[in-house]
Amino acid sequence: MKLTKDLVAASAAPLVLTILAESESYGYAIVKRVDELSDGEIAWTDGFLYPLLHRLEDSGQIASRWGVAETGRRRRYYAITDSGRGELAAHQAQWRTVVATLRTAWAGSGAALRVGVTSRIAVSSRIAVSSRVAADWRLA
Amino acid sequence: MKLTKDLVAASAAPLVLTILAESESYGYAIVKRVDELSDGEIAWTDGFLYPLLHRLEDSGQIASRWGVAETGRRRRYYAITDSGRGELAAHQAQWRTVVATLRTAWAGSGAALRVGVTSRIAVSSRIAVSSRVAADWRLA
DNA sequence: CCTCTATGCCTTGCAGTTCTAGGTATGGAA
DNA sequence: TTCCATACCTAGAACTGCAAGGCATAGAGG
Repeated sequence: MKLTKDLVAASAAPLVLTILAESESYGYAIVKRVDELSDGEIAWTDGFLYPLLHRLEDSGQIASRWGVAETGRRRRYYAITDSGRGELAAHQAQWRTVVATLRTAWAGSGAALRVGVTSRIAVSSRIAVSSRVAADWRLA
Repeated sequence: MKLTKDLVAASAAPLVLTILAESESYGYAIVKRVDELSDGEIAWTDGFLYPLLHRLEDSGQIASRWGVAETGRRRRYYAITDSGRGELAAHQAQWRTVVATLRTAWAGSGAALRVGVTSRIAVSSRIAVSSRVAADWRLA
């Protein structure tokens, strides 16, 4: 699926900060990680990521150090800063706001997708409880 | 809360299409509706909306007609087209993809927010089943 | 030893977009 | 008469993003 560039742009910084909040990482690996997390749907080029990393570093949200991989290659490792953690929290709040708005708007009618997980616990030999946690996305 | 312009840009077209999918509307009212839907968090200026409407019309996703309100004012009413409905569905699929990715990434640890609804049904005088449908947002 | 692939990092320029700041007009209320 | 809310529109300065290029090397396979 082709994603609009606006959506890619909007999710870029939050994704990078999230990945670096997990653990220190470097450019090439971040691209791979995003590919993984998105199941191949979000495909960044390195030419997209590097300038973003530089911008985030310039604004103090992440910090870098040069290192050498076990393989002998040189890598620039990035780590999130406290300021970056704050920004990440702000991004999350903003996404919640916008997603809540879209969800409200889309709550019109006609279910488009339901994603969920069902679990089942036997209370006794004759009675079981089935629980489902689900998110509904509806078409207007 | 201040929203990043990327996030505003990414949600703009989907929001307009969604609103017009509900019913025909016009510029001024769309701005108000977005304010309403977002609980005041998404504040568009008219200078932001009009060019967007023109772009959507140019690309055939919406169509306009001039009309006169009960109040006597002239208004340009917009309606969604079939092509627009298709685009809207595409936007929804894209948002699902990106939101799913972010949710996966944020599923690390430390619950940040849980929103949900709980319902309870008595199966008999001694047994009740409580169900909860919830969405979890976690900080990494 | 040579070549190819994967890994790894970086920058520039110009085509494109975008929002700020401005303009126009009018119904109704004070 | 004035002011506010309603209602629409656009020019162009300012920004920006990304395609395309460049550089370097480890390891595999021949």
